[in-house]
Amino acid sequence: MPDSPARSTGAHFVYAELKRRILTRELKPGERLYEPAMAAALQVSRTPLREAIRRLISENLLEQQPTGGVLVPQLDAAVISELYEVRAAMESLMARNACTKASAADIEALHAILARNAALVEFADDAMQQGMALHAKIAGIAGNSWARRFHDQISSQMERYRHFTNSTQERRDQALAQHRTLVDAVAAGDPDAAAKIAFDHVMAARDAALKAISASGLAFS
Amino acid sequence: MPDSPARSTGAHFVYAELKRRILTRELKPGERLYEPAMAAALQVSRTPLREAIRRLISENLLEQQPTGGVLVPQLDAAVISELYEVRAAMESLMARNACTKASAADIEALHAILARNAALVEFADDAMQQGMALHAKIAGIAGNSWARRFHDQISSQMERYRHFTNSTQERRDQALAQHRTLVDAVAAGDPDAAAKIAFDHVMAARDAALKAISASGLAFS
DNA sequence: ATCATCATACTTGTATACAACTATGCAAGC
DNA sequence: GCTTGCATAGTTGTATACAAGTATGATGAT
Repeated sequence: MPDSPARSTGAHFVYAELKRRILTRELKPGERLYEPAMAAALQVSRTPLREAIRRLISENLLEQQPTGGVLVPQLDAAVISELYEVRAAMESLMARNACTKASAADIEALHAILARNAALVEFADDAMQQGMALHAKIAGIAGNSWARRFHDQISSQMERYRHFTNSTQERRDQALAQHRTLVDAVAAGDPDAAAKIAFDHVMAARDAALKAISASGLAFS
Repeated sequence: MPDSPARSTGAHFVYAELKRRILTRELKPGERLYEPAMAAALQVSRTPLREAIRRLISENLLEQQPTGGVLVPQLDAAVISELYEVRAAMESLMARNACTKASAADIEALHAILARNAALVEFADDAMQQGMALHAKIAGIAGNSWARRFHDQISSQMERYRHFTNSTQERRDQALAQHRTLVDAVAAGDPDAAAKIAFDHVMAARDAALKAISASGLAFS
C-alpha cells in the first residue's frame, strides 16, 4: 500500500478506482463483481482488472467466494471491534517507539498539530482530520515500516465504517485531552506511559464508535 | 493467507510453490524473477504465474522494482527488529484478549503444551515448535481474525530469517519460564499482566535473535 | 580512450480467444 | 407437488498473441 507511486499502469489505475468505489460505498457491501461488465465500464481488458481484484482480495477489500466470483465484503459490527483493537496495538507500539526517536522539531510539530486540533474541536470533520494527522506524525517518527503498513490497511478498512460513527462533542473533547497526554508522554520520553495512553485512547474510540453504531439503530451493511 | 483452502486452481499452486521457495531460500534474496522462464519451469502460462507474483508482492514476499520486474527482497537486519516489534504488539493484544475468552478446556490445553515444552526444552527445533504451538493456541483463543492475519504475515517473514537464529539453551530456558508466567496470567484472567508479559517475551526473543545474528558475523542476505 | 547514440534482444503489460466450470430454469419421473 | 436430471447461458480460469517499454552492446564521433 505504501507502494502507491509505482509505475503508472492500467492495473494501478483500476486498483485505485475500485478501492475508491469500495471505500465510498459506490460499490455496496454484498455486491458481486462481474469481470466482463466491470472491465467494459472501466475501459480496460479483464487482465489488468483481474490483477487489481486480486490485490484488493489480499487486502480484504474484496472477498472471494469458494465457488469462484468476488464480492464486496459485508460490513459487520463484530469486525469493527477487531479493527480498533489491532489499531490500538499498532498505535501503542508506534507511540512507544516515538518516545525514543522524536527530535525537538518532531515534538514541536506535534504541539502544532495539537493547537490546530484544539482550535477545531467543535467541527467534527476537521477535528477528525487533525487527530489523524497527529497519529500519522507519530507513525512517521516511530519509523517502523511494517507497523505503518498494517496501520494503513486497518485505516482503509475503517474508512468503510466511517459513515456510522459521527463523533459527539463530548468524544471530541475527550480525544483532544487524550492526545494532549499522549504528546506529553512522548515529549517526556516515557515509552510505557505513551504506549498505555495510546492503547487506551484507541480503545476509547472503539467504545464510542460501537456505541454510536448501536445507537444509530444497527441498520447495517 | 488464512484463505488457503480455496478452490484448487493453478494460480494457487504456483503461489504456494513460489512462497515455499522464497521461505526456504531456494529463491535467493536479490534474485530476480523472469516470468517466461519461471512459467515454463512450473509448467503453467504467465497468467496464473503473474497472479501468484502479484499476491506475493502484496505480502512483501516479492518486491517490485520501479523499472518493472520483481525480485526476492534482500534480508536486512534492521527489518528483523521491526518484525519482532510488530509481532510483540500482536501477541500482546492476543494474550490480553485470551484472558477474557479462555475456557477451562483452553487453560488445560495451554498447560499441556507447556508440559511438552518443558520436556523438550533441550532440543532446539522441538522447543521452538512447542513455543509456536503455545502462541498459536493463544491466538486461537483470542479470536481476533485481523490480529491473526497480520500475525501470520509476520511469521512468514520471520521464517526467512530463521536460519540465522539458532537459540541457545539459556534462551530456551528463559522462554519456557516466560511462557509459564504468560499462561499463569491468562489462567488468572489478568489482561494487563498477560499483555505485558507477552510483549516483553517477544522483545526478549528479538534481543536474542539480534544478538545471535550479529554474533554469527552478519554475513547476511 | 571516452562518451553518446542507436539498434537489437528481451522483458513486462495488455488484449483476446478458448476451455472449464457454475448456476439457473425447464422438463420428465416419482 | 416435489424432486432429479439435464441443457443452456454466463461466469471465471488459462493460454497465447501482440504492443510497449527496458537494458545491453556495438558503432561512431569527439
